[in-house]
Amino acid sequence: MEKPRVRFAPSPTGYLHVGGARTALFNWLFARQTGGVFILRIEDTDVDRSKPELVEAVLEGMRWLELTWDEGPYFQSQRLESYRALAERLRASGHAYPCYCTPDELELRRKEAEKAGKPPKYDGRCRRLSAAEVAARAGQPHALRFAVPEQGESVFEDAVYGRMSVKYDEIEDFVVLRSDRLPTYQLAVVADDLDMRITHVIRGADHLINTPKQLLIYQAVGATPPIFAHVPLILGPDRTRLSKRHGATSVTAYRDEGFLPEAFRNFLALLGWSPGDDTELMPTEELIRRFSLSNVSRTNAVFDRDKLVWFNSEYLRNQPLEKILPHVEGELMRRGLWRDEWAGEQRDWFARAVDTLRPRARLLTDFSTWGRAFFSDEFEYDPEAVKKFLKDGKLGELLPQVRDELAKVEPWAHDSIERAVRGVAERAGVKAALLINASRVALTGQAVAPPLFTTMELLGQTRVVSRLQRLVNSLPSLAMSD
RNA sequence: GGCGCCAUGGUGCAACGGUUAGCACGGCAGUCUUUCAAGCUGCAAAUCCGGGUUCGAUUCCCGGUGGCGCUACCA
Repeated sequence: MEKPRVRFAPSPTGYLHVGGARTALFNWLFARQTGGVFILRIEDTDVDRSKPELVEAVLEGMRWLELTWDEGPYFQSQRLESYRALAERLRASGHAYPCYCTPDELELRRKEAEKAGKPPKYDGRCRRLSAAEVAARAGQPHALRFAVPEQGESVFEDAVYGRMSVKYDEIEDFVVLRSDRLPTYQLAVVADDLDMRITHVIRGADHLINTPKQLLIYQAVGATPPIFAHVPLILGPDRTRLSKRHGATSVTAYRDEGFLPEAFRNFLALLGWSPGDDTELMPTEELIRRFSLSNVSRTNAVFDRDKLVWFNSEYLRNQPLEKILPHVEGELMRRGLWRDEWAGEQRDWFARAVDTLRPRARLLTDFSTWGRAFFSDEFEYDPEAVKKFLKDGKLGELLPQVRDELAKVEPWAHDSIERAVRGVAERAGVKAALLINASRVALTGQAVAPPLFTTMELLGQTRVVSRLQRLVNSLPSLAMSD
């Protein structure tokens, strides 16, 4: 059997959004599973809305998601001859005819039809033009319309939706070539899919209704159409199609918010597809192995950010440490917290720090915000933490004791540190938690952090002592600012 | 409006004629504990409505309702 050839064909009218990314992912999974070819094609024939700089934005999203393509990107804007050739073929064979109606006229007629309660379908007036009339108008600007059969229906088998049928009289004579000689989507996709020998068209269900039109073109030129597989749409929480109104929809925004590409792929894959059982956490290799068109759902799916966050935290804490280290490094670099020695002689320390932090992290950004004190000496005391753990008046005299005891600890290791802190508490007759909680604020500025003695061991004696000193110094002003 | 598609807890998915309707996220409670997560235990929560077909319907058929999509010289 011939290797499958699939494509993802975004139009650069915006960034790579979640819906497009999911479509790209399905195509990619299918290609990788079958050993097929994944092609990237940019549909930029709409000169008004397509922006060259947005092509780069789309590619950036693809790269972040690690959806590597095997061919392309091809640009429709560079393939105009092919579309015109196909259009000419349709005209020569009588499958398409020139239409001299102007967009303004059409717009007007549509409005009138609507007002009269009639379907706003093209009335086919130019289709009835005689050969003489057409000859007389030669040279006048015109579009080319496809002559849709008046009788019968289009029937096709969708790999997801099953048998589909649409009556031809529901389909108007659609434009294939605009009067500016640029192709419409319907013509361009067919020409491209034919030229690129696409075997499976996996795309959003919003194209389900376009399929009969495209099938008509395949039939007109006597070509075998690809297999169509339409995938359900992704909706926002309000159940309308996911769009900018719902907040972040470009995939790069999710990157910036601290999501891991692999977690994002896993989450995305489960939007409209399931392996057929209850498995949810599937690394990409497993996704590739288990993906199947027949298990794609026909129901639109609502994008659930909480679930995405859950996937991310799962990946953050359960993936092999080496796999997430580069991501944390990237995050720290973006925030200006990165230090080169962490890639060199202090690599082990860096790995330990990340490993200590990650059980509580949900997003990569947590490492530079909530976990900042692990990577920088400059951090603030979270007011909430101050309020929660620094209220006790005894701290003013106990914290210096903790500082002094810790300064004497030898060797500097988890257990000896713990003995020192608990010792102070015992002698003072207070709960160890009082000192532990206060020290946590001193060391991290946070009310929530990894286990204290592990944190201390990691930060090192010098830093721990000086941070305790720093808190002792600011205790009076912190108490006042309440 | 017309046409098409869809319909299982709040959300994502299972169950593809026979289960006490399952799993996960989220929620709630308990447990653990050095804060907070995680983990563990438990709880609440669903087959849109009405007709058929069948010994038996979440599942098949029809109707209704609802949602979404399409209805461009956009893609």
